Amino acid sequence: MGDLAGTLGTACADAFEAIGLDRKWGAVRRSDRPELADFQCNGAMGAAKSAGRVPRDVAGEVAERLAGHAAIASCEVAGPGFLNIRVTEGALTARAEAVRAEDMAGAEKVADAERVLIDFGGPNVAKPMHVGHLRSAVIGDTLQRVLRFLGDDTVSDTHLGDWGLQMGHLVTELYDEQPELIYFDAEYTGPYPEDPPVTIDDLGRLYPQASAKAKADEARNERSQQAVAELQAGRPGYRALLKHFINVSVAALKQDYAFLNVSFDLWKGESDVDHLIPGLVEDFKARGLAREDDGAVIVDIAREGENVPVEGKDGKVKLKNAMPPIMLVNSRGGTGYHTTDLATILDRMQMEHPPQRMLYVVDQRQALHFEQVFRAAGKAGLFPTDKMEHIGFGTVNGPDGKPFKTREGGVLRLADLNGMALEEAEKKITEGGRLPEDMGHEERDAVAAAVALAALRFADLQNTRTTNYIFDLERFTSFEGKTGPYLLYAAVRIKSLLRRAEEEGHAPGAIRVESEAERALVLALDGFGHALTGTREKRMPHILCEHIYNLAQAFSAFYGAHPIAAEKDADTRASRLGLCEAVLKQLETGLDLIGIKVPERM
RNA sequence: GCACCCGUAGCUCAGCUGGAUAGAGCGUCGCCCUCCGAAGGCGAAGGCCACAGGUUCGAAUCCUGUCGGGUGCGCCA
Repeated sequence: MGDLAGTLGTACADAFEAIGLDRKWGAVRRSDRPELADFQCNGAMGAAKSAGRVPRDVAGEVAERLAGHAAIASCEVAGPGFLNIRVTEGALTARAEAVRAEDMAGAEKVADAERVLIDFGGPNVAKPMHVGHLRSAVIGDTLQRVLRFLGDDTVSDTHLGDWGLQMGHLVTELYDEQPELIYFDAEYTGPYPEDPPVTIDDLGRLYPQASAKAKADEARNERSQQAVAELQAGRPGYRALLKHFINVSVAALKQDYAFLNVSFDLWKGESDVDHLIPGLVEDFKARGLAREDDGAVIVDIAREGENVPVEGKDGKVKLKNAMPPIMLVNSRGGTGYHTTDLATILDRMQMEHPPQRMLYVVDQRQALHFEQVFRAAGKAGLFPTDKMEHIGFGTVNGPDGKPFKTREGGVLRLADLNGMALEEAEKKITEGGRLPEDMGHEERDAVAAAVALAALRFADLQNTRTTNYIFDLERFTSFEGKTGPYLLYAAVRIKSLLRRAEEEGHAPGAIRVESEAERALVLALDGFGHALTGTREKRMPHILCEHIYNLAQAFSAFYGAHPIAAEKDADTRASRLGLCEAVLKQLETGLDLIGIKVPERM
């Protein structure tokens, strides 16, 4: 690692090793007592415990061995055995220059890069995206950006929900409205019109309509089931309709995703893998993994210690540590999403460069489903269970703490949410009255879009992935506090500062790290690589968000403490401008990794 | 019933592979623009880290239990 924490960690590990203790005790991190030290190592206490030695003695010996290190200004033992390390001005200067000069702004590629498939988004053809899709989109997209940045070979797939009963609902409901459409003529086999018979609004209306009817009326539901069966059997008119539905839907989805700066490598869907299902089921049977039960084909995936029968208080036998089997084929011969997900894995393994790991960025509530799919995939030899991860996330809640609903009680469409954010952003930048006077409408609109994007993405990503959060648009779009717009402001202010300096003929120069504010700023810059590897290892974008926010804050403090472009001394001014360049570089790189675009001015 | 997640400042949340004085933001109260963007900065008040035990030199963090909240559990995906 090129960062200071890594360099010092290696030095400490060497020191521990030299006195016969494990290298693992050498871990170094930023000090939580900044007035005492820049970095600390707490390993001496643990090491002493395991070796039966006195903690302060061990710490003292390590400190002695660190004394001559080029980057270390001082190393002291404190308390029961803490090592407090201060780094030299030269080391800080070198770090700042490195951040400014390096492509990765102070971070480095990982040594254990993999080919990773990231499955996220999961929009449905039948239904418009709603707030729930926001999280999968921005978390998945951020993970793909970070992993790719760190050297992993990523492939993202939106995994469109374009199969199953919902498609049957759409086909039959459209028939009820427009039975004269050529698609419904069983005798006709094509060609079919190129223009779609429905709009995105039609799709948004047809599905809930049909779904409601089917719930109340078994015969209506049966017709949808029948349509699915015919679709599956390849009925040309239905296939043609499916294609239209997908195209119309994808066009709308791409708009919503574009607003959120989210992109996918693949737009595959469940319908793309349907043809693999019969073979998949046969394979499970051939391996002796599947059995019939009540006319359905099921696969047991329970392990030792699961599904233990115990007698309940009421005398009935219940299962402790229940792990239900998965159903590959239901009693009517249909397949559910366990089967489609398994077929999708099969499909992915047929890619030219198959993934070594798969991440599924899907709502936490699907945890059991994925546990089941991963186990079944492992049993059938499709993919190793331990290389599949469910990256679950919490729900987006309304002010009442319950899943977000509109005032009318319905689900809020993602497109409407985006629109609300844009409107709020426009309001905020207008009220602020700080936009440059010469800014035209086009640029203004672009700024509003950037503010809305920053607000939404940062608000979502700064939360720990696994917990629920309360959606508060007013708070998210504010320029004050821990928000996306605040970060934008910080970055834009640096741009403005550098622009102004350039206009005045003041060029950035060699960086010298002297004041406390400068030291703190460079120490903040130093944490970038660690924040990124933490984000990658834990699949937790909020770690990166935290770093970016800390950096912006450290810069603001530095800005408040010193004149920069207005500094009289030429060398000092050049140094501070250089520091600005380093900060801007890392800030923009970091913001780009969480999918936020920085305007030139605002 | 079984399983998973969560209870930290008035509010929204970090910190959880054990370490020094538990941190941010909002809100509240002070201070700082004849000086680079104050959409900013500096400071203060505010906590039996749900509760009770246990392990440890040391627990918000690990273990057990209790209470409170959320979610899921073979024929919708």
